[in-house]
Amino acid sequence: MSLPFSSLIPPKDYSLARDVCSYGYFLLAPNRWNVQEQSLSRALTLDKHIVGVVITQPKGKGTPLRIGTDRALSKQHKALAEEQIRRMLRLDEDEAHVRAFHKVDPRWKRTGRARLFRSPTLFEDVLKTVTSCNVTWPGTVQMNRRLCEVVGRASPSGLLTFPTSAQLARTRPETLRSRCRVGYRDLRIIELSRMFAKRVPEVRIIEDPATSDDLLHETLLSLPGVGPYAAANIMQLLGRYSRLPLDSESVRHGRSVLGYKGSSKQIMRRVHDHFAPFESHAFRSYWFEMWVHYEKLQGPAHTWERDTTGTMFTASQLKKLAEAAGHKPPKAPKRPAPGK
DNA sequence: GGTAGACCTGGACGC
DNA sequence: GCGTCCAGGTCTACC
Repeated sequence: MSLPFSSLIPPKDYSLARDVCSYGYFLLAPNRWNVQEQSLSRALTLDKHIVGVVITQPKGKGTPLRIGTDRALSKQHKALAEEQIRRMLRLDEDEAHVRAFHKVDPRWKRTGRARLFRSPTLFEDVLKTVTSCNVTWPGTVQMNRRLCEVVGRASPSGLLTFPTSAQLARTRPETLRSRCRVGYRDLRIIELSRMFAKRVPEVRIIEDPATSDDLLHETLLSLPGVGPYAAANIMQLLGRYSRLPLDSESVRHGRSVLGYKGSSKQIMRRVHDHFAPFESHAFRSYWFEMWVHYEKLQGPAHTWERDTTGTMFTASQLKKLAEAAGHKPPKAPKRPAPGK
């Protein structure tokens, strides 16, 4: 693709490969991580225009990001695209935030892990979270791929967008169920999409950075298809890291890596208590501990192909790999380092 | 407040 | 290749 391009200056410690391949959503359509080129591509919706983008960091960590596009953009559309890219890559999470996290949990200081990949819009993050509930990871991969193929739009070079709230709000439940294979989530997805398309008061509360964590959590729980796990996960996607989205993976991690014994409920409680001392940084400590474990089993995340390694995270696969590896994560400090 | 059962899809496994 | 079992979080009804 011959593309117009522009540059984006990231924070000095920013590494595209490390910071994109830091959370499972980089493996979900329409995102595509190109392992050979170490680039991220997808299409973005800018008002009613669609543009394909390819993001690279040719000179490595801390150097400018190169943003290639498959069509020329007006100044206004360029600003919209940049806003979405900044959100997706968490470029606004500056070095001071990163230092604060590393002070509380120094295990991640050497590698610089701190930023977690997310979507260009909150709506896409919410939908991706809902499509990850009550389904195994390959099911989530499939649902997102089909949502993009069936309801999303293509850019001039054929890259796909994630459907907008307005597009999904007017999609028939039968289409979502039979062609996108979302199952019983069909009506919940449409209702959520209508709420975002209309920007109902709940959505405005969720988007407001001034909303307290407690009100945010309560409001998220009122959304269709959003329970305790999804609410906590959407909170971390909004940069609120105090709550843990505890799920079956947390139990597996508690059992196989932290060595906890007992019922699922007891293990979830112990995992919660284990990370509670990290307070407003709890999720990142929890997540990177799990992510490092996955990388020990599957290799560095920046080498994962969406259609091969990226679909292998099933319970039985992880169990087999873990049994073969017998891995333990770096030891967590019992209490956060002082000076938070 | 706690719990049981339904909701769907697709992977795993046995035959 | 087919049938069956199971994993997965939310929601509702019920106690």
